[in-house]
Amino acid sequence: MQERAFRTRRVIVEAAAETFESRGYLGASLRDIVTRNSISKGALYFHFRSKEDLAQAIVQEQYDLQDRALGDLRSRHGRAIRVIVELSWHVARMCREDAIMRAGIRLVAEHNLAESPALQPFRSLAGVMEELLIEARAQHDLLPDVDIPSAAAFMSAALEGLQRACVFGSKRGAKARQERPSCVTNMWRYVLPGVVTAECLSDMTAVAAELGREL
Amino acid sequence: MQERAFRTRRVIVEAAAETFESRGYLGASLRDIVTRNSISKGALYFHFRSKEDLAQAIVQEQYDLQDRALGDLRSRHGRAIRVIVELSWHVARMCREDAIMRAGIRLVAEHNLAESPALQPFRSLAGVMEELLIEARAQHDLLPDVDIPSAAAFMSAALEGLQRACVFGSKRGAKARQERPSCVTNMWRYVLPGVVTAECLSDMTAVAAELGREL
Amino acid sequence: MQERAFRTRRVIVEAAAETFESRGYLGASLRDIVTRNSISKGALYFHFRSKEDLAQAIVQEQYDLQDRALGDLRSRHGRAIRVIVELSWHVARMCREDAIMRAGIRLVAEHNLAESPALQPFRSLAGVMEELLIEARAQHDLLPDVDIPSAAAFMSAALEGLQRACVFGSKRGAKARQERPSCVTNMWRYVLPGVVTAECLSDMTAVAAELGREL
Amino acid sequence: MQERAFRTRRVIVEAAAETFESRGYLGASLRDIVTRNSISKGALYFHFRSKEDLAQAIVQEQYDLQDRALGDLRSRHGRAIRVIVELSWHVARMCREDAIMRAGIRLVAEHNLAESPALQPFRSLAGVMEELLIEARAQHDLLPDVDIPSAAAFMSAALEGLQRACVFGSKRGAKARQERPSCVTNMWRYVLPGVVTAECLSDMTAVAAELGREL
DNA sequence: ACTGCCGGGACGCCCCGTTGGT
DNA sequence: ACCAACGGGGCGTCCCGGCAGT
Repeated sequence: MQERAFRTRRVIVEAAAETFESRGYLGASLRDIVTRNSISKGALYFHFRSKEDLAQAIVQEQYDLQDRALGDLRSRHGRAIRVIVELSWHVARMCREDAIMRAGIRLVAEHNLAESPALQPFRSLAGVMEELLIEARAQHDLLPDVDIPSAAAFMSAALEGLQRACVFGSKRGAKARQERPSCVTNMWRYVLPGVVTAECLSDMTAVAAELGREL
Repeated sequence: MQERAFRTRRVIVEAAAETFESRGYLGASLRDIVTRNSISKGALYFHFRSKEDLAQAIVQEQYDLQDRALGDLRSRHGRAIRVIVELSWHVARMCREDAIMRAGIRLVAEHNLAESPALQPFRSLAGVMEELLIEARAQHDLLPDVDIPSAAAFMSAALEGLQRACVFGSKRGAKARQERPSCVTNMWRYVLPGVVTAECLSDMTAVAAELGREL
Repeated sequence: MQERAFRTRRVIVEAAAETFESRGYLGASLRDIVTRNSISKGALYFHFRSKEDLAQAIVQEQYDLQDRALGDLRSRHGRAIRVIVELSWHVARMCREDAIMRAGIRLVAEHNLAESPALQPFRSLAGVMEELLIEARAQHDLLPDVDIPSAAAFMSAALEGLQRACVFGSKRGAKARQERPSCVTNMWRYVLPGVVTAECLSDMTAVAAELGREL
Repeated sequence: MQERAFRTRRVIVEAAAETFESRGYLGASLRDIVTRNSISKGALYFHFRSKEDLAQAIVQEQYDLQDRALGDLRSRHGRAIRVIVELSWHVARMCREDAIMRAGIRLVAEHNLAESPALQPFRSLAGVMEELLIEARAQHDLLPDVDIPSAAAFMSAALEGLQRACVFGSKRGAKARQERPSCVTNMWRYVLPGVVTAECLSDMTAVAAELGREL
């Protein structure tokens, strides 16, 4: 019966994601989650030990999604700057399309301010950024006066802000998400000139054009 | 007896701000708020009709703070770009120093994702940005290919992100706030080159140096 | 300043009566009472030591009204049966016209079931009835097999029931009160034949006709 | 596991009935009800959505009890007058013996004066009375000058009054209930002569004697 | 093995009846 | 006569374990 159990678990996670996304961790009652897709309370507590546990599972899935995307991009592109830009696009797209992604973002945003166990929200993205920027410097793509730690901190925080703006930009998320598909593209348009060399910038503009985006 | 009532109200608002800041709206129980500074439940109920009302009062104070800062800067500086940059510094400093500011930020960040009445978080800042950018263009400080709406959207979202990062950057806010005092300065270092003319940039760098900051 | 104090007290009592009448003792909050006629809480607590005290004052007024009516009728009519019948008419009319009367009825009806101090609702009316029936027997108006205590108990309880039916007969009292002006008259039509002699009955019918009522 | 749930529900209803009976709707706190028989708040919340819901359930049971009694008597006795009299006895007995009956009476008495949804207290009894009186007239048991609607109104209100007197006759109901077991019998002694024919009256007296009652 | 009904306490917010300082 | 403040619950309801069934 593993197969059925697996499907049940999936249903629970998705129902929970939708509820957490719109109500937040504390605002989402298990009753809401359970009622939404005719799950039983028993089923929920069979698969997850607690509400906290359920939330962590969602965040874990979100992290896995991001990690997979990062790994994928790194294996396909040697140039670190390109990985950074495409990663941000990819994440932005997942934000628009995947409820679990959005739920995860909201959950970590709320949790770290409370006394949660160990879900570091910004740090992980900032860490990745830092690594990638170090590579980019080695590839001579960065302007000489860019300070890597501070640049990584800024970029990750700005991306977080954009994600949030993207996830719940206006009253009802769905409409807002359609309206601003290119908010991340906007970011790079204004930030890239202050960070990368002119040559790199024109290369990235070309890449963007290839992918149907305007930089 | 108005004077005492006024002081009591202040005490309540500040206690509430501290609690909302660290626990969020739903996570903060009125009991927490009341216990923190030996306020009585009755006093709270006398000054505020509900928890929601209390939260709105805090947000209102935060907005007033921002508006006052904006008005002040506009009256002192004619150059829109300078107002933008100094406003962001000012707000960042208030974030570090004023619990009400931080509480307000957190409250609007949480509320607009739920079905709250009418607290526009990003939009207001974005609106101000747009106005200032229009002025800046009239003052010939903007690069020709800057699209004002998208730039305003990006800048406001990024500032929001930085504020959030500033408010709950790590587990315990206090420490984190000390560690990254210049996160907003970082932002302008990388963004300004992509937005303003070279002349304006060097002017702003001079201003920053005057104020003891490095751009 | 006695005069103004007196008027204030009156306003309070009447506002309280309206509120108690429609919400009951526990259902009526002092805030309701106070808000209804722009009385201040301080004024209320100056004239009455507590909510209970306020309620008792209303009940006292109701009792005084009834006692006055009883004394008046006794002094005007020597025949006990007539006093009984006219008293019931009078009380019924006061129920329709005076909010304090209705409030008093509701308050004693509710209170004696809780652990209130000393407001006996039925007993007082039953006691009066018993006295009057004893007189009536002495005046040879009662049928021989009428047992005075049990008759008094029945009549007082029935009158209470009719009062209640009259006070809150239907959803909104006001309309209902208009609709059944003669509910008490109905009662005597069916009860009197079982209680008084044929001669007395015809006398009372004549009295009723004089007063414009039909028995 | 339905069986245990059923029993729990019963325990709750009975505990609630006892509390509502002695304290009234507003005076009875759920905590009182729960503490009385070591019920848990969760159990209560599982079976009833609210205090209001709980009260309605009790009233419903009371109505069912009355309806069942009425149906039973109608199926056993063809003569409408007999049904009326025996129904009143039966109801009076249930008042003495069944806490749910008493609680129900008190609850409807309190509620209809507030703005409750749809619990018609007097009307239902008045309606039944009217039907039965119509039958009685067809059976030639009624005196010719009896007006059925007004007689039904009076009888039902009087019975309500007696029930109330029976339920909370004095401070503590239990004692009072013992003292006046025959209050309803009293009623018919004085009312029947004004309503039914002499022949019918003597028949009913015989019936009462059979049942060990005196009319 | 897995699901679901039922039950268990713990607070949360609201608000209520009341009293001091003026 | 009153503004301001005080605690004490009330109801709702939430997050969660134990048993039954299948």
